[in-house]
Amino acid sequence: MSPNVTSSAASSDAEAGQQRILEAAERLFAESGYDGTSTSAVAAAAGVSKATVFHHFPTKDALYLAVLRNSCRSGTELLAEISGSGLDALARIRRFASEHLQEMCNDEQRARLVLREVTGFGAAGGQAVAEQVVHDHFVRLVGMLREGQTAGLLRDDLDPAAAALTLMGGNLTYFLTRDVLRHLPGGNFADDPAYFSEALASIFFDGVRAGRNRSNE
Amino acid sequence: MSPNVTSSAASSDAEAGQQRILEAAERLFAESGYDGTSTSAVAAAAGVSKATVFHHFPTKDALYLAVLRNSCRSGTELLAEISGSGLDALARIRRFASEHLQEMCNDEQRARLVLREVTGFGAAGGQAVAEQVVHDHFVRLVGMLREGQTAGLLRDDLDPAAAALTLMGGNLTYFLTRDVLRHLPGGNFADDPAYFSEALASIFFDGVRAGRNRSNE
DNA sequence: GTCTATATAATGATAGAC
DNA sequence: GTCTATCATTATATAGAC
Repeated sequence: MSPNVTSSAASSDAEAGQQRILEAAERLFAESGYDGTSTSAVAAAAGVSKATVFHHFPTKDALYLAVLRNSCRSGTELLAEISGSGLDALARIRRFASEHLQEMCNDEQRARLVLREVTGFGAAGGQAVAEQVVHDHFVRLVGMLREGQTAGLLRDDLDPAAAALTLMGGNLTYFLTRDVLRHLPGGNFADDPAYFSEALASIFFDGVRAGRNRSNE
Repeated sequence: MSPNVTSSAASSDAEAGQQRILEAAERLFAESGYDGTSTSAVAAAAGVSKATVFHHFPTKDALYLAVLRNSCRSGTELLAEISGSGLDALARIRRFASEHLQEMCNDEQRARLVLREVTGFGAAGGQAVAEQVVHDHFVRLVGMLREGQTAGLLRDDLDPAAAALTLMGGNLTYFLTRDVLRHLPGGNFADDPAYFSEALASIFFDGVRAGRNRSNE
């Protein structure tokens, strides 16, 4: 149907099959994990035969890693430019945490795919691939925390890595436990990431202890 | 060999087989999850035949749930008495968080088993079973936070549920991401839970912001 | 590139001897 | 209660026609 197009979006139908397989696989792997997803299920969901799946990807492992790599790529892209704004370190940290959570909630599938590996609940050699995303976010956040320290905005007796883990941990746990959080008393904010972002930032910056004059905002 | 003993520890060898199967299954399910663990593997690890496994447990699901229930039971027991000490709310919260993390690190297998379900990376109907443990811990922690608020020790503009999730989130994320944390710059404390507990508590209570006279300790 | 048909191994689960 | 042997089903992966 389509003539020879050499653009990247080309091979119209050529790569269409592969793409449909990748999309179907992403959904299924995210939902049920590596072991819980069969190549037959992927084929059926993509509307192709099992043999077609194995034509595009030599093994199930290769398909999984292709899907995972794709999810990781989009994971790092989105947060890249946020670090580079005119805001001070504190505001950038706050914004980073908020966008990080929002990004996960906006693309649950990919986030779950990556986090499955990060938490050690994954399979295959996926952990190494997923580590890169975490590494990227972590280093970026630690950098901002260090900046805040040298600027005198943050406590200098603080371990930036531990602080980064605390902040990201809030986000990850909120995202991963939303389903059970809904059944918990007071967990009504399970569907309101922005609310939790505010609460988390408030605790992270000023602590829960009373008797201190909280500042801005 | 052993005569008729009616005590609970009895049936010497009778329940020995079942116990060996449960222990082997716990290890394997914790390592590889439900789908990643075959009944043959469980049988082999327990040193019995596959048929013996199915003699004690009607289905693989039943075996998994038995293992999970067992892990959940020990999960709730340990933290039960901590809430009831003469310490004030802040000290109890600090101690609760610290013991919670230590407990997970001391029995990684069971913690991973439960958390797999809590994070939605599990299988079968395990989530409902595991939710109880989280519910228990969560309610207990929220209660202590509320106490701290009425005692005037904690900010009263705080959402106790969000605060509880923040604190537990730090612990859960530390525990679940230790393997990748080790490869992260500054993540040397991946094998020092006590260190992270201190850092987390410090942030949780007093925040990371500078310019405030930090109090006790 | 896509299909039908198939090979081969492993899965969860059962039958029946001891 | 434990075993060997076996069932039906599903798994990943391949062969070869179109």
